[in-house]
Amino acid sequence: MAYTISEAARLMSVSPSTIRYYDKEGLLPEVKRQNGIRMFDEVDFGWLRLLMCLKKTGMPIKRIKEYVELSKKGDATLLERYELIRAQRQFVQDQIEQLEYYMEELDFKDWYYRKALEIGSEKAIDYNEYEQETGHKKP
Amino acid sequence: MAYTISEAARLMSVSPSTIRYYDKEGLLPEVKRQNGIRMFDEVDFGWLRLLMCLKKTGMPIKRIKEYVELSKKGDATLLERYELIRAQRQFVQDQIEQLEYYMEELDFKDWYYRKALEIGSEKAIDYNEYEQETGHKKP
DNA sequence: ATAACCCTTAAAGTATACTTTAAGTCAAGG
DNA sequence: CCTTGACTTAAAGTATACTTTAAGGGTTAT
Repeated sequence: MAYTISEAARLMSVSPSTIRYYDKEGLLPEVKRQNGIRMFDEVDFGWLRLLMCLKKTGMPIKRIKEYVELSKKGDATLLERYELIRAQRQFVQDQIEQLEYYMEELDFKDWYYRKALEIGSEKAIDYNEYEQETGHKKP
Repeated sequence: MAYTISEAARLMSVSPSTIRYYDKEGLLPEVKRQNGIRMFDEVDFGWLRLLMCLKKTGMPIKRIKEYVELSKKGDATLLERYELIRAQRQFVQDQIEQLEYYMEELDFKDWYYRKALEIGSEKAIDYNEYEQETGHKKP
């Protein structure tokens, strides 16, 4: 099955112009055309899914393009691509850890406002109660 | 203790001009000055830490400013601020889940390239082996 | 006192990632 | 036949978050 750009866009939850932009930037190798019109098949959706994965995990478009260029060169670049994926994996792990760290700060703020709303004011909050009540350290 | 902008910047791992930009945008209430020069005390560092937390968890500067404005209005805005923090907590949780989802895709790619390097080519990879070898589903 | 060095501002510049616009092509339906 | 609607391109525009530049001020060391 092959899809037009607007169908592909809908399936990937992005706009058609975004896909055109990705294509123009060389992030989508091998998009076939019928009468000049892009037709997206399963291979293209594979690329789109990987593209979204890398994008959503914070990889800049330039770097994704590097990965695509490496892929086009075939087996000679397997190690380079492996290392790029490993680096991205590490990057995602670091991001998750960072978010979990900041979540503690938001948990404290959550407690803080619950307490303030209970008392009716934030001026009289006793921070020591946070550790006592939640067992968590104040960040 | 009070610090100059470059000391504060070093302590927060940002550039002095970034802090000036935040100040100009109204993200730092109550920064005192000596002879026109900003002096950062513990209260300011509290704001800077919260600012970094919200920024690093993806809140746009405009929204952070809204939060700061609400804070300046005092106890009358406690509920609004509570809801803003709750929304950000949810947002962070969603982000973590999304990253964990994409991590599975990267785990598959990791396996894929290990396998390809082992065989010497990516052409002969049998995807069925992924589930057999790792116990994880192919994403 | 004069150079070094840190601070100040406003305004312009940069980077990234789209998004919109303008002008045009092509196939299908009334 | 011609209008409708989806596609095409190149180029310009937008949003966000800084970063850099230019011009200047005040304290300290030589």
